[in-house]
Formats: sequence, C-alpha cells, structure tokens
Amino acid sequence: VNRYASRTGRTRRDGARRTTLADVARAAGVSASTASLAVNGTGPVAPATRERVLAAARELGYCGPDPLARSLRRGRCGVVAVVLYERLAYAFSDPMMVSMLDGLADEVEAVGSSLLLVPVPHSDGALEKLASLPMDAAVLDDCDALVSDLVPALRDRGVAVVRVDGPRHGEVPVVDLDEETATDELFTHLAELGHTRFGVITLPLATVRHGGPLDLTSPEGRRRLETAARVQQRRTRAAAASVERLGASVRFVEAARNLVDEGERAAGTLLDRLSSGGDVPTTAIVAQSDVLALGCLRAAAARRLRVPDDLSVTGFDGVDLHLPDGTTLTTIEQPSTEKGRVAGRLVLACLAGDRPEDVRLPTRFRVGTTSGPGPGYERPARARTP
Amino acid sequence: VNRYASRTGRTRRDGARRTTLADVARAAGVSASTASLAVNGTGPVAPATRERVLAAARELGYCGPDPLARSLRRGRCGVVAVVLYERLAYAFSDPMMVSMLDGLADEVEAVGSSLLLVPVPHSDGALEKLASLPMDAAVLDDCDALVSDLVPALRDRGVAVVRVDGPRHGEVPVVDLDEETATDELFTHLAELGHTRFGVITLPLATVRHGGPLDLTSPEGRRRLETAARVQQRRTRAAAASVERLGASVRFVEAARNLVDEGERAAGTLLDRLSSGGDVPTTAIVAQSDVLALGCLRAAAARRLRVPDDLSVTGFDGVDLHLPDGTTLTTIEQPSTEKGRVAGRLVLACLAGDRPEDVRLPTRFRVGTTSGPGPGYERPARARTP
DNA sequence: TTGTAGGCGTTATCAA
DNA sequence: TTGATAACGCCTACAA
Repeated sequence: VNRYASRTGRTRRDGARRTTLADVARAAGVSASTASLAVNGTGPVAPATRERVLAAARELGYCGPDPLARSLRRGRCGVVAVVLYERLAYAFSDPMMVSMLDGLADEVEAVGSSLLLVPVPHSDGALEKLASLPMDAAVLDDCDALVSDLVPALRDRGVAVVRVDGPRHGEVPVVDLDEETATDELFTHLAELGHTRFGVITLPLATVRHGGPLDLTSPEGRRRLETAARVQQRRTRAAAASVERLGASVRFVEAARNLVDEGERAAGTLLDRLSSGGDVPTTAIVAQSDVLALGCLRAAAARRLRVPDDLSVTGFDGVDLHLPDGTTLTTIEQPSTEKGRVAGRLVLACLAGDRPEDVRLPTRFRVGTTSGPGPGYERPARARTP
Repeated sequence: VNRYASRTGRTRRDGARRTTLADVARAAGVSASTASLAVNGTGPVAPATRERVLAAARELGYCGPDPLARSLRRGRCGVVAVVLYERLAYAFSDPMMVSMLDGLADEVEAVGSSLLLVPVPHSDGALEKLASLPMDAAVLDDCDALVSDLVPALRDRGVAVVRVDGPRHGEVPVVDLDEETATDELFTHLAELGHTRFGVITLPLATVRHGGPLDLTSPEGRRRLETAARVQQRRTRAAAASVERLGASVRFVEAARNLVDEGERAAGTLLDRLSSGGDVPTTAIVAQSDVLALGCLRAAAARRLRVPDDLSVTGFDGVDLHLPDGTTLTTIEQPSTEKGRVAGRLVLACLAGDRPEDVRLPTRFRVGTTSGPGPGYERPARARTP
C-alpha cells in the first residue's frame, strides 16, 4: 500500500504514519468525502454521522486536514510573502518597515493569512528560492533593482503581486506616498526661518554601498540618482525642486545605509567641510529619514553645535525618537501603518480577482524642536503686527 | 480532462491553466518522470533529452515545479513559523526580538527556508489558524501562556518545535540565557557604588495588561510572578536574590508593556513616591530591558534628576540607544542574534531527526555612563592605593 | 537512460 | 445526505 511512507510524506516521531482523513473515514465507516464535510463543518451531514466521524477522529488522534494537501487542492495556502531586499535586521531597523508590516499583517490576518518574510539578497539563486516557497501573494517593498525579474516570475506562477513605494510595473498595483507637497512645506518652513544653505542627506541610492557627497549637476550624480530606488529618487528630486524654487543652495550627501551611524557620518562630512574653509556653512540639514536625522543630532552634539540654535535638523517619517531631553524632530510624517494596510487590501483585492487602482497616501509636515531661526533670520512682516 | 480548472488549482490571469510538468513532458515527448529529472537536474538524463525538455518548458512558459505540489510530495515546504504572542508592531518594538529573528533567518535561509510570522493573539480560533498554515517547524517565542496547547498540537502534526527563552515542555528543545550571573554582577556593581535602595522595573508579567507596584512578599504578588513568562520570572527572581544577598532594600514595579513610555511611567511611580514622603528614596533603578531603561532616563530628565549623579539607571539587553549626548546604558548584554542562530540550528537538527540538547547562552554585564556613586558611596579601600 | 505506476492528503463535482 | 470519482502537480522506487 504505502510504499514510501518511511521516506516521504509526514510521519510522526515514532515512525507511524500520520492519521489521515481516509483513516478516519474508514474507522467511521463513511466515505472520505463525507468525513471531509463532517470534519470541516462544510456541507450537510446527518448529526449522527458527524458524531461518528468526529469520534473516530478523536479516537485516532486526527489533527485536522494537512495544510499542504489542502493547499494543493484549493490552490490557496494562506501565505503572503513580503519580499525584502535586505537582511532582516537591517530591514527591521527601519521603523517604517516595521509599522508597514504591522498594518499589512493586520489586513491579511483578517482572512487567516500570515506573512512570510523573504529576504532576497543580491545572490543568483534568489529567484529560484523565492519560486520554491508557497505563497498566494507577494508584497514587493524596496526591491526596485529586482522588480523586473521578480514580477514576471511571480505573475506566471499565479501569485498576486503588490508593490509598496515603487513605480507601477505592468499590472502590479502600487501604494505609495505623496512626498512632494510636504517636502516643499518643509523647505519653505526652513527658508522662512532664514536658511539659505541646505545640506541634504539622502537614503542610500544603490545596493552597492557607496555613500558620500553627491553632485547632482554631474552626469555621474544624475546617473546614480536615476538608478536609485523610487523613494530615494522622489525625495531627492523633491528636495532639489524645492531648493531651486527658493533660490537657495544645497549640498547632497548620500548615506551608505539607513542607519543612525551613517546619518552621523554623512552629517559629519557636511559639517566638517564648512570648517575646512572655502565653503559657506550649512545651517540646515534635511535628512531623508528620521533615523538619519538622529545621526545628525549626534554629529551636531559631537561638534558642540546646539540644535536648533546653531543648526537645524529635519527628518522624514515621523518616528517617535524617545529622546530623554524631550527633543522632537521637525519632520514629515508618513502613514506607514496605513500604507501596510492598503497594501494588504490591494493583496486581498487581487486575490479576489479584482484589479485595484493604485493608491497614493498623503504625508504631513510637522514642526518639532529641531528647526529654528537661521543666520539671516528676520521675523516675518506678518508676525510683527502687535 | 480538467473539470475544475476554473474553480480550483492555480490558474493565470487570463484564465488559462498553468503549464504543468505533464504538459512539458507531453510536448517534449517524454514521460513526466523524465521531465522532472531534466527540469530539476536530478538524476541521469541524456543531454539531448534534457535539451528537448528544457526547450519545451521554455516554449510553454513552464515556471518551475509548483511549490505546493512539491511540498505535498516531499513532506517539506521550506517554511519555519515564528509564533508570536503579540501583534507585529509590538513584537518588533523589542530590538531583541528583531535581532533574534535576524539570527534565526540567517540559519534557516541556509537551507532555503523562510520565516512565517504568526501572531497568535489571545483569541479562540488561534490554534486552528496556526494548524492550517504550512510549516516544517515552529519557533515559540514568548508565548508561555499557550505553550501547553501549542506544543502537542504542533507535534502531532509532525511539526518540529523549538522554544526560545522558555522552560522545557516535553521533548521541545530550548535555547535560553544565563541571566543570573550577570544580574548579580550588576547589583554588586551598584552596591559597590553605595546604592542600598533599589527600584526594579519588571517586564510585563501577564498578557492581561496590569502594571504598577508589585509586592513580592504578598501572596498576590507571588502568584503574579508565578504565572509570568519565563524571562520575567527569571530576571525578577535573580534581582530579588541579589538584593537579599546584599542586604539591600528593593521596590518592584511592573511595566504594563515593554515600551519606552511604560518604562517612563513605571519609573515615575518609583521616583514620585519618594517625594510623597515616608519612603526612603530609590537611588538606583534596575530596568529589565533597555527599552524600559530609556523610559527611566526620560522620567529622570523630566524631574530634573541627573543621571548618574542623582539617580543610577541600568537596563538589560545591550541595545545601542544612539542617544545624541553620548550616554551609554549600564546594562547586561544578551547575545540575541546568537540566540536566534542557535534556535535555527535546533530547528535544523530536529528536522534532520535529531534530538538536540538545550542550549544556554551567557550574558555579559557592561558598565556604561548611567551608573554612578550612590549617596553612601565610599571609595573602596582597594582603589585608595596610590 | 527512460518509462510505469503509485501515491502524497485533500476536496469539488456530480450522481444517487 | 452520502458516496464514487477524479484531480490538484509532483516525485521516486523500481523495472525495463
């Protein structure tokens, strides 16, 4: 009968074959289909029959339908993959990723699904590995570099794909943020405080770690920006646009990674250049994440610069930094949990056969205690009214 | 032939049935088994035949074996579940959880598996839901309250189970920490600095949020501690033991959750009680996590208490707090990533049919800038030597 | 080197 | 209300 039981299929510790629905059906003297109906509570079964089946199930220690067999049969397995382009510790060091996942989990749990975390590093076997994992849907976050490989591979397999923070790729629905409006507000806020010399610390533009000054007027700099992931591109372009509109000057520095230490280092190159003569001092640093901004605060503290008196620092995300001294960051809040929720809803819609529209979420500029009057500050006219 | 294609199984957007290995085999004029060997690269296949099969596969757009079917056949699906007793955002707000997961992911990825995050809240359907998800193994973290239900249910299904930070339950291997040694060092350190009045902020003892003063001499307090999760129990007992050995006094306060704000609140009850008269001031707060300790720093700052001059604060975990002012916590470092790695290795061992031993990892006491001389401090004799 | 056969455990369909 | 049947897609022991 079961020739391969010892080598394949699910067996228990003691080597015995696991109890299957067929065993239960046999013991209860019913057909497998009836047993299925009874055990699952689907379909009409005579109370007496149901009892007999359940008794047999209890007796034999049947522990429910095998998820794999059921998945094969139904074509759904209750798994939503989250494809990450980084190792977990780094991905999770971004509070926005965490809260996005939380929102996503919330939505997919409502239909009994769970999140499968798939870090897809820059290795060759990554795609095969991904293809061998069971999943009903995949959420692509921050893996722009792979998206043109990933999307077709997943779609062909019948996996529903949703993209977070990225450009549309084929039929893949996208949820992302309106970052431009708030960015412009932020720069306007700083400009009104008298700042005219900005330093911008960008998120890492490429997977191959680089970091350091970024000259967007050079072909090389433009190329780097162009090959960058969507988020970085958008925030950087928005910053450049605002600066230009304000007629201010700006220096860009790329952080090698979205980490506090790298923010500190990047801020250091901005701050130390000014002391090495020649350059005009940067009076306001605009960081593309709160994590990087925290690094800026450290860099400032290390140089005995007071924030915001000597230097204004702004972030992006709206994280609560929990600083003991009560400092709150001037930043742009993004609805990251809601972003995850929306991604979840898009997933569910796709799974239901719909073709949902893209969603763009708003961001909100928030003034904290880290931005203050710059060197050329003049109290605006409208505020002089007695 | 395929009577149910439209309702079941995996179909593509356009409604066409997905290409299967059988289709490829037919097109290539070989048997399904040969096609399997050719596509998977297993077994001996004549080069010409292989080419024919691969060509047919390409032609038909075959995108590899269906993970579900393969899993059913092989009895393994490449999924390691992490069972969490909390919602994701809260679980991930604990940096130790994140780094543990990172280590775990590292190990299981080596065999091509990924992590499935399963938050199992305190609801009824939780167990059924868990049972319906595909998984080869499950790592139980911080779900002591459920473990006696979870373990049998999972074992019966043939799922390998490993426990992090918990007591052994049946045959389930465990990885945990030696927290006692370092805890005693920490209290000794504080005692040598002259502290005799300790405040201890414990991690939440129960899932039902409580928080507030904890009297371990009362039956109620003892009961609360007894029903608490393993980590909390061990850290609290270790603290009580050290305090007793030192002949010092202690007040326990339970944090409602492992969050900065709750640490701040708990510290507040310790600090404000002293000003309300009667009590002798607490001069050193020992928090059971760095997150809680950060809250203590905030509470101290809010009351204009200088750390460590007016108040010493210690933590547990060894997180880098990235505070701008360069403060580093006096704390106990735990090897959380390694803990995850070990959990991963235990999983792999179980999957390989072994019965691995439990593993206990060491922790390390580390002096930072948040502990200093207490009110009764006398420079120890041995340090007076010129 | 290739094909045959059987089965992994379940569930949808249809007929009775 | 129940049962027979087939199929989900793949893999492997064994025979040829």
